[in-house]
Amino acid sequence: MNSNPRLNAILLKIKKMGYSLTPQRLEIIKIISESKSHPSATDVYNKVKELYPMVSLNTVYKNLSMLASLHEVKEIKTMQDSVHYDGDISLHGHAICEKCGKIIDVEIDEFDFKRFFETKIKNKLNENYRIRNYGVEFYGLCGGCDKD
Amino acid sequence: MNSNPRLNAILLKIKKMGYSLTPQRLEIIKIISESKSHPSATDVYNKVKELYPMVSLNTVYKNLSMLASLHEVKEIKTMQDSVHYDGDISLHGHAICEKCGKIIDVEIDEFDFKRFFETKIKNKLNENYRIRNYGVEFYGLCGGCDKD
DNA sequence: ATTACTGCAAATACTTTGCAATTGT
DNA sequence: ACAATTGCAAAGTATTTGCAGTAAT
Repeated sequence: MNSNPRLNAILLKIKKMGYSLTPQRLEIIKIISESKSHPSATDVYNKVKELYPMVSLNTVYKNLSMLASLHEVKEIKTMQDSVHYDGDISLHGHAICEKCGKIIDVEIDEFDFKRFFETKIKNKLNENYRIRNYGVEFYGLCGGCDKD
Repeated sequence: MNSNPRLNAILLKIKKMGYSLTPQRLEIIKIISESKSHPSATDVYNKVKELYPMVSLNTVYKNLSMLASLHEVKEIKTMQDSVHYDGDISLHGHAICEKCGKIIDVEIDEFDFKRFFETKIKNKLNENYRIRNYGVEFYGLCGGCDKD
């Protein structure tokens, strides 16, 4: 195998689900599982092109959507433009700069959040609402943009 | 004046900022400040048309964007389609159904959240990051869709 | 009178679809 | 060999832009 646990987990699920593994797909998975910059589909596309110049944007979209439907990447909708993808599916929040659009991770302790959720929020939801994913965003101005 | 405090607050800010108040604008503000259903721009457009059949979708977009930039409505990006607007700018979360797209409010106690934020999250952020808005989303299946 | 707002049409941006050719298993 | 995936082109949606005419203060 290799040393990236996210990559391995995704490849395993791909195999388990009976999907095939093309070079383009592998490269897309590598990029998204290693990236810390929450790239858009176009960002990923430009990276894949370095290795496979013939790849189409469409292929990137299809693969990222597939990974999202498998819950192996998280989609982030910002206020300003396209969807961004996050290969880190662990619990964490995002601080999104309203000016430059940069997205940075905000560490959220899983234990703390779960306790907050269980004690303060869960009972506000309809009993049979089945939660599958959380999103916690902070909108504002990052250090760089706050100066202006 | 009238009995809708959100409406009054928005009208006051409009005036303070020196914007003018057209009938279409007033109607858009009325709709968004009274609605509890998190409508999209097109939803609002269809409602405005009942009173002003000649209104353009463009006008609706412009007004909703203006209100968002004034922080008088909140934009909600769902996973599936267009932006939805929320005239309730008080602290609360949204549960978004991944199947039918329905958005329901989730009550979050301001005191509890602020304490959680202050003690557990704030110190994870860069010191000079200026937060202006929060977003808390729960993605999953609503009662109706969970049956299928 | 001046400035902002509206409505129309066209443009742009992002994402999806249809399909023939190709590739992975 | 078979089914899934790719790349291309075209279509679809959501949103924005430019601008002349109109309305608000």
